[in-house]
Amino acid sequence: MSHLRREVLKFRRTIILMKQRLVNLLLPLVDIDEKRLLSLIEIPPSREQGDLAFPCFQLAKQWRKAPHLIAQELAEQLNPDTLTASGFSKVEATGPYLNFFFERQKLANQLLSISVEEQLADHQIGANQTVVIEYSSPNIAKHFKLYHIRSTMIGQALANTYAALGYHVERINHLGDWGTQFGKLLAAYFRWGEDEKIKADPLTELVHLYVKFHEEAEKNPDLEEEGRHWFKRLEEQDPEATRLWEWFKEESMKEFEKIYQLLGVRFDHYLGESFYSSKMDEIVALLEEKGLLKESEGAQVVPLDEEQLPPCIIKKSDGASIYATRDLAAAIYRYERFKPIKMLYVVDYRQSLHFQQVFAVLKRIDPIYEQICEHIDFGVMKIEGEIGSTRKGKGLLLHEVLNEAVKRAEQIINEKNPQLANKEEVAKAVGIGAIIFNDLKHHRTREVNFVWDEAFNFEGKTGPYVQYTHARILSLLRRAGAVEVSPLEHPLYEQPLCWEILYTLYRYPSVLEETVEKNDPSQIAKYLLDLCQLFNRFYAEERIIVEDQAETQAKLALCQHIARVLKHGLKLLTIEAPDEI
RNA sequence: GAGCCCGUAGCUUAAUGGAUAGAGCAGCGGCCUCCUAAGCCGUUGAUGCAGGUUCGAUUCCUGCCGGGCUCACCA
Repeated sequence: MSHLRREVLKFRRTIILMKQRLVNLLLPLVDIDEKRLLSLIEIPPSREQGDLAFPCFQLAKQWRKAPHLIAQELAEQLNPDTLTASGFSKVEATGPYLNFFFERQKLANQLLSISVEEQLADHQIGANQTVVIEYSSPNIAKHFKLYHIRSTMIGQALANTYAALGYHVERINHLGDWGTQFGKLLAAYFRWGEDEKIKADPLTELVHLYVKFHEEAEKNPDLEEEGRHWFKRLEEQDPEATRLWEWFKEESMKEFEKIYQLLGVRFDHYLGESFYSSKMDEIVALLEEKGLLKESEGAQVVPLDEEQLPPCIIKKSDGASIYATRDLAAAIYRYERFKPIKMLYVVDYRQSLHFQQVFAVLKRIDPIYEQICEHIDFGVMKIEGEIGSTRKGKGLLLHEVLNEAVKRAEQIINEKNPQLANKEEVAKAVGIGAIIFNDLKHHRTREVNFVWDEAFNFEGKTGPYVQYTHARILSLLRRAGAVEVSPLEHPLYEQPLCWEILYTLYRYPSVLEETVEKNDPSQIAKYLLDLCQLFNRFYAEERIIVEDQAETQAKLALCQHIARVLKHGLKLLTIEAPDEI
């Protein structure tokens, strides 16, 4: 093993490895167990203070001594040679904190000489583990609405991030293609449907029929019964009902595919609810065998008194299945087929009670489900403050919003960079990127209020800002003509702003780890914004291409790495990073 | 009524119980004879209310006020 290679390994694993090193240094000096000690290590608010910190408050209590005195004592006790051997240049006591500094030049050199993928290669926490993620899951016979973007993009970004950390990922689109709603649609079709109109504009006409059904049902309650009846016939594989259902599904898929293509979203499996319709009897038999099923008001239910939840309905009084039954079948199917360590459901928070019930039933079938099932709930999307209802046929269409965003991007390009070669392509990347980023930058559980002017804003904390920063760096690299940027140690890297950037780059893998820990892609979005802001400040303060060759190299190596991380991060969010914008 | 979630600046928001509560938008004032001004710098401005736990609370607990969601044959 070469000297350089060993040095690379010394730092590669990012902050997490360095924290462990720090713990090893402190362990002989304090009487705190290793795990606890590790959890106490924190990152100081500014790099001026240090790169890692150990707060001495806990010890103060134990030792009955002022924390700032303890920090001073510990600083003196730490051997400088041992520090150096662990990659630290010095330690300082600042008030009650013991602050550690990395060997910055060396670390910088080593970090910049590896690619993002190499850095992540040491961080494959998911190797040999499978994660199943269910997301997007639109209902057929309805348009793909703007609010569907939440489940779709959160799920896709999570899938990408899990994959980047070495997990094997199964992406499932749990299409809403079964249930009483299709009975209602069939009932409406037989009453008012016209094939010509449906052929002309399938989804619009089907939604029209569905809305009409609900309007009429308010006046004539018998219609509800008619809808349930048609669903029952569909479940019994009535040929006419099945033929129509297949037709409606096919037309829906055509539209969904167009949207997914635009967004860059893909799935490993399209396993809609209908896929499990044949497994209903199995589920009922299984629950019966376990003695979980009870009759209540004519329906078959699993009581969940222990969890203080309402009972979970398995079979309706007319014998038809219900969505909980299909979710049970889906969970069992997924577990048996993929043997995952996690099964995630990216569905908005209004369904949290439903998932609590389903998970509680699964737990009774096999306790393993409690460990692996997780509802990744997210806040619903409001449009200009309002929540749309599909039953009334409201809500913005996603493809209309995307088209508008691309149009806006085109205008801005014509204004700011009219010479750009592939305007159309870039406008698409920027417009759609703006919409996706605007959604993903919000913390998962927050409600997102879609406001046109904010979503189409291309300045500040936006996707285009990140894309712009990326393009700016590539422009620098082109101008310098430096394709091969060779790594070197340089005092520049110790300057506060440069070091802050390097430290941020060094943290990247831990940001991905946090993203999958919290199942929250906004961690990546926020990180990218921070990185951009740092770079843009650097760019404003310093000339990158200068007389001094070594300095130019040092700066370009830094810039190049920033660009790579930006591109990598955007890709995880399913956003393109054009070379020029 | 019960359960769950949320109240941070005019607006949108950040902060594993820790150091000076960090940004963006909007406003005001600066910065392109020089590498993409979709940028940068400066400036005004915030933890709903009352208690409690703690060396330390935006964060944890209790109550109140305000908002959202859900509560058996829809998904």
